[in-house]
Amino acid sequence: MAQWREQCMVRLGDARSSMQSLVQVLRDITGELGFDHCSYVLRQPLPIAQPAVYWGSTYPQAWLDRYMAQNYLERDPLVQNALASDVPVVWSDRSVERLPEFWEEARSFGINHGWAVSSRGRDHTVGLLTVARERVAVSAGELEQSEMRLLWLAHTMHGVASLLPDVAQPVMEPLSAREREVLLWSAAGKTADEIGLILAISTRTVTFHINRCIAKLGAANKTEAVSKALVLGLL
Amino acid sequence: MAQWREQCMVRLGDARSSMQSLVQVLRDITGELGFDHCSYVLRQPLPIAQPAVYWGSTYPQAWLDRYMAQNYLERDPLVQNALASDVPVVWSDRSVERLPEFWEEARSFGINHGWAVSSRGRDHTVGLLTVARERVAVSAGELEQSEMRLLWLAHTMHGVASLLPDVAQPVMEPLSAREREVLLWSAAGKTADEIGLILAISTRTVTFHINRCIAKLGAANKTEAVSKALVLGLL
DNA sequence: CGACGCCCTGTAAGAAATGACAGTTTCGCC
DNA sequence: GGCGAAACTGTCATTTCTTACAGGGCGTCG
Repeated sequence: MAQWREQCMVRLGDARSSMQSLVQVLRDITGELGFDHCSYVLRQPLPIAQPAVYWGSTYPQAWLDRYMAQNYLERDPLVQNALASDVPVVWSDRSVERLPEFWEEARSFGINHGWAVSSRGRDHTVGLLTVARERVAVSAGELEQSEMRLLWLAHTMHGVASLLPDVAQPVMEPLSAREREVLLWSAAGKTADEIGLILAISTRTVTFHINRCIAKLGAANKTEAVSKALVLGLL
Repeated sequence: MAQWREQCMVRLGDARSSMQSLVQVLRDITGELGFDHCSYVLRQPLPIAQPAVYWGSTYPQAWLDRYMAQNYLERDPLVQNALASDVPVVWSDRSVERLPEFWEEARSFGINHGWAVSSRGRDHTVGLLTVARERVAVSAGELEQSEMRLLWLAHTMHGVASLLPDVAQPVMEPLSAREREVLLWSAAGKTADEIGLILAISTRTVTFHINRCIAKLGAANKTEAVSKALVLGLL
């Protein structure tokens, strides 16, 4: 196992130029675990209303075309699960659940059995590793055998993919201690008056700090400033 | 390895009555991996200004007393790292870094070498598993050998601990689709007027939905409603 | 069909936030 | 001692939010 982990790190390190090259390596690694295809999706929390999504995949091109055409990225039950839960999902050709047409289409491209593992990062990015194959469902024994490796792979991919040039978040001027404090109480629903009482400063000074936060974070108002600070982990 | 994972799940499942009993099991498991002590900390995102923290530990009582007396929970570099990063930390008696008095005190209680692994959950809870021992630093070989197990343990503990009766989050009435939509645009910094234009509804209706969000989330105003919805993953 | 939930809309008054003006004080650093 | 960053304070006009009032339309489900 030791060598396996080491080798994975080296192989991924060599491919850290683009998401697609990383996914190619991932396909080789998961191929050795018995899967035909794999994909990796990384979702950033900003912009808040339309989060940025980066992905790479070795699924059949025809399926990918169909996937994009149907806008499945926003409806895919596996992606939904990754956003809502942390429990890995194993599916087989019997699965129907929500969105049956999605599963049916996937099967028509030979994607019958698979496994999805998600991970969460410091800055609230969410990563999703999926692997799939045409034949042979994932057995309980295989689950035992591979769960930790896939979890580790998902976790490691998350770290590597976050360093990709395209994916790196824009740097922003850091908040001062006071600014963070004032913004934190704002996030907790306190008004400028109340925060002034809590921190024993004038209302005017509270709004002054809040305005600096708004400027530094490139926000339109206090609400957006709080949102950005929260998802960036600044509070 | 398969048996190990299976056994861990059974042992943790038997102890799911309290954090302390879970940590006792965790100590047995990590003891077999060569460590003397372990602790687990779970931090919830709410309330925003003073997040709730749950923890269990098998470190010496004298050290725990000292730890609480010094309010190290809010200054401990390992906790700080867990909140800011996802990279496991291995430390030894040579480590000094920040807060040297903390490390020095820890050493005086026989906590010389250790390992800390953090994890993040769906609802933005952060978990931190630490293991430590008096003698023998963590070698590269041991790192290779145990990293995946500790990562899996941290991830699994996170799931089990989240189900503890004390830890479970209060249920709240779910937001309707429209409410979520309006709150999302608010989080993105749009005013009620702008959201009305975006969604082709009147300004009045926008504020109506926002008010429902505020009521459902038990918030004092829009800013807190957005904060809560964000950290609870409702957006 | 009636109850219920969700979505929608209006008016109006008071509270809070925003933006632009113009400063003083404190502290560490060179 | 000068210099810069951060914290701090003030007033004023305008915009936005919050809260309270009162109500209609639509679809589902029992």
